[in-house]
Amino acid sequence: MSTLEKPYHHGDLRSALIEAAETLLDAGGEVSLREAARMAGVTPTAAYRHFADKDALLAELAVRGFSEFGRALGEAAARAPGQALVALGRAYIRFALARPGRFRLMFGPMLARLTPRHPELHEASGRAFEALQGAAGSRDEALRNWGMVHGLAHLLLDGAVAEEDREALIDRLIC
Amino acid sequence: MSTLEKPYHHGDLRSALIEAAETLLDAGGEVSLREAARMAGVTPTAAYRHFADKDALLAELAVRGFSEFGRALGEAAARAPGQALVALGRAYIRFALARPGRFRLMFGPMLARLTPRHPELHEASGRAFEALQGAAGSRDEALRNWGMVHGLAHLLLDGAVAEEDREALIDRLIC
DNA sequence: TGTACATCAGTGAACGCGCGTTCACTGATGTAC
DNA sequence: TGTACATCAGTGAACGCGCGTTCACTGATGTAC
Repeated sequence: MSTLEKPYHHGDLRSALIEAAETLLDAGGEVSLREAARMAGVTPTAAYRHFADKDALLAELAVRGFSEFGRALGEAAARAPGQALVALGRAYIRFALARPGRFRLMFGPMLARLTPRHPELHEASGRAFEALQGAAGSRDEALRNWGMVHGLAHLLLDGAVAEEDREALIDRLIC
Repeated sequence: MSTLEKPYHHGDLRSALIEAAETLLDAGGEVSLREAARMAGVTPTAAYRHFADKDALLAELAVRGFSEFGRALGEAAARAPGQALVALGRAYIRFALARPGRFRLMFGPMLARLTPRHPELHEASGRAFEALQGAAGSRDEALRNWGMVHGLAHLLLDGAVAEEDREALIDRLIC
């Protein structure tokens, strides 16, 4: 595979690296800076022009993940004014199934590792978590709902619950 | 650190490796065969006397995890005959918090990777999952309950829900 | 309009690391006669 | 009871791998005069 002479113009490499890393992430493997660079057709060193280190890339992925997540949830709630909570729950699980790697990065152990050194991520996750904790009447009820959709997402993602028709299951359980 | 001349008698190394790996697992890091061997005071090669490869060690950890998990749940249910479902749910979350690494191994993506080549694990996980799916009245209701405790366990484990008193939270939410 | 020069995004080689795994081996244990 | 020998759990050195990261560098871009 040969690198084009000038594959990226004016900061496009940054986006290309992010896109490559997102592909890697949702393909279920580990994200590696070298592999992302490879996919972008560029030397590993080049990535350091755009990110301080690997964690900076991951933090960026997580921030973008939260923003996409927030948008998806907002749209779902807007589309079903009468039953926002149900729409939110379903959208939550659908996001996890559609973007498994991002979901794991955003809600998994990596978050706690990344968060102290990346304020934008701290802020993005904090906003999302607060919104989710306040989504139902009482905080406890919100936590129960959040727990349920979060757990179902994980169980489906990890194959603990085998289901032929996931969409139907989601619609049936979240109602 | 010096190795004792004869640190293990008659198959004890196997147990020592498992114990070391479990420690590693619940300490939150990756399990490495080399590190487990190091902790057991033995050369990496020695592990191959007792396990075909690293996956075999992991599969054994998962099988043991399911057995400990099953025991904990059974005891909890027996201790509270009137409200078995509540006791089960609380025990589920407590297990996850007490044995985070094992919990992640048992319910995470590793399971699907390990399961095809390790029939005992397939059987152990299958039994556990069936029990959990049948724990409530209807299958759907059981899935909702399972999802909720599974999700709350993950949210607490990953620090998404910050709570000073986790025990109180568990008792309050699962009732 | 043309030339000198600073900027800056990339290259290529190299580093040290820990990993899983293989190999030929050694030395103690326990059995057969 | 003592000796020959097979078994077997461990050692030590080595392999190839992919990783994150650093370094000195090159060559194109764009600006100042």
